[in-house]
Amino acid sequence: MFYSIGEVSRMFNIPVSSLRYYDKVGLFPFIKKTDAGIRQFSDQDLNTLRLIEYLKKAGMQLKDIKVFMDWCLEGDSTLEKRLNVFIEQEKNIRHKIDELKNILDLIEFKKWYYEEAVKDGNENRVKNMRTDDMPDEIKRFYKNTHCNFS
Amino acid sequence: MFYSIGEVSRMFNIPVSSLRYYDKVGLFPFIKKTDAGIRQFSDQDLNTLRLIEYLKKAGMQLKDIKVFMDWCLEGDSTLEKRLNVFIEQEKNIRHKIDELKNILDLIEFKKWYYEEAVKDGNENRVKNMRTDDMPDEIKRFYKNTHCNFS
DNA sequence: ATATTACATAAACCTAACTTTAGGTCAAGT
DNA sequence: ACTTGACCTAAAGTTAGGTTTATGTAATAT
Repeated sequence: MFYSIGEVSRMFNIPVSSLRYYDKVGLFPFIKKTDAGIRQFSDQDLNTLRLIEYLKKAGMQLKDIKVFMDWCLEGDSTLEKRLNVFIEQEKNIRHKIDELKNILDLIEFKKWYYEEAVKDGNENRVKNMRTDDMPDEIKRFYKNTHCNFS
Repeated sequence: MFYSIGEVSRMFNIPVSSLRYYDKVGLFPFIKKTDAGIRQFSDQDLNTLRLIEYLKKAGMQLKDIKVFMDWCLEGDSTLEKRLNVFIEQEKNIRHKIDELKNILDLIEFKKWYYEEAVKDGNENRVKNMRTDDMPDEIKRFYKNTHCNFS
């Protein structure tokens, strides 16, 4: 079963131009072409595309995805390198999640701050509020990022 | 109390060139300069920089940070817009966290997969293993991203 | 006096990941 | 016969977020 580039584009919601670009940088090493040069995506190629999407979401660059794929093609001698890719990825992603959770605290605080300000029609009260006077769940989140830009 | 661009660079571990770039795109609207044109960062400017770092980590682009700052300078008429920025940000960040957690599952699977393969010296056994034969904590994570590129 | 160091600007350069454009092939429908 | 639509390539253009380079000034150290 083969799929045209347009079909794949619709299935994955990825622009045709991006698919061609991925192919150009070597991310579809197995893709078949008709004599007229038309790409024919196999199920294998779709799985490759799924992997690309995953690794991109993980924050990997296309060239690193390419390197990983080349290692896969090289065979068992690269198994440890490939393991290390995922060990590193895990660290990176855990770190990113922690960072985002932290930022979420700030965002919660800002949301509370602006909800109060919108209620009042101005920032005066909330800007000068002491931590003690803030609701408990906000106190927890309080971050001293106050400057001219609230 | 004022800080030179070099001091700020060391304090925040941000290249001098980046600080100049942030200034260039308007992210330090209050910064003072000596008659000779030397930037003098005040504590207010450092707080602004802290905010920039936070919003960047949240995934905001510099131009959007600039827009937000401009709204802050415009006064109370922009309170709702500013609230909306953070409401949107919260959605974005929660979505990103969910996505990353999902990817973490795949990464856990891949790590297990390659640990087994490295033990064996090849992928044969693990590549053909049925889900039933995988350890329970891995079964949970199992994602069908198998293709030529494991 | 001169060399070094820290600062300045303007403009060119860089990378990633695409997108757009220009020009061409080819099969299907009218 | 011809138009339309889907595909192709190569090359240029785009955007974000910087960095680098060239050139210059000003205070400090030797």
